[in-house]
Amino acid sequence: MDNNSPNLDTVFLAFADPTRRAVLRQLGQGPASVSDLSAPFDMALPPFMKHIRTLENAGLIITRKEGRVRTCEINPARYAEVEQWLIDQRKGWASRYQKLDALLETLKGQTT
Amino acid sequence: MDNNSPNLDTVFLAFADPTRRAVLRQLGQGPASVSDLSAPFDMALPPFMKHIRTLENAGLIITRKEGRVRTCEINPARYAEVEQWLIDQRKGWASRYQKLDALLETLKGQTT
DNA sequence: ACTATAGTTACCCTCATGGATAACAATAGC
DNA sequence: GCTATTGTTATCCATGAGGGTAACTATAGT
Repeated sequence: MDNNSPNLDTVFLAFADPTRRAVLRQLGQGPASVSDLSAPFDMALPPFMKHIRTLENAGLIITRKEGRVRTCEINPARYAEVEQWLIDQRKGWASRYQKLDALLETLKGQTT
Repeated sequence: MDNNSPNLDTVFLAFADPTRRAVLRQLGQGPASVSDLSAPFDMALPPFMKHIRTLENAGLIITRKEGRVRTCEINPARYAEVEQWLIDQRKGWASRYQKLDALLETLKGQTT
């Protein structure tokens, strides 16, 4: 879990876009084709495909083409790595900021 | 915790750079001045300051100037929000990917 | 075979990002 | 008060990211 990992660069960059986050959320409901995924967005297919590629290059989704349809699916393992990175970060200052755990619990409780 | 939040854009973008991640890790050890933080990097101060501003704008750090020294400190609350976003994402597919919890446990066990 | 569908490829444009310099405050130290 | 230290402001530059068109390929469907 190196801090200098280009993996983290690409993953966090992939997260740093509302369209891609929405796609990820949608894929949470199950696999979907590219055009199904693109439907909610007022965006041409080519730029939308770039988002898909970005997510795939980041390892956050897996895609495969069957016939003329490309199906996208979420890749849980990569999420786990990211969460682990955040946990590692938190370890660093956890001892000095004991209040955080309480704060996290508060946030978990909210539906917001 | 809106998916379309510009907060998430800026936070994830802030994470998507190795220099900034290293700064955050260093700040985990405690507050530090800008020049102390910049020391490990082969980079001029002005561009380094931009990283600091990026982190501050993302709400990941808090800075204040005393005399001529600007001291930076980590802001745990923002981390909590990001972790919460990831947890929310995971909720979506948790039921369909029961194996993930096991996977997460595996990763937690590793020191890598 | 023809046509509609689903992606793909190849460009183009604009703006943000990550880096660099040069020159300028502003505060400590002596 | 001079000087070194610590940031800051103002530009500049190259690259990449996010968007768009146009034109093409490839597979279903009939």
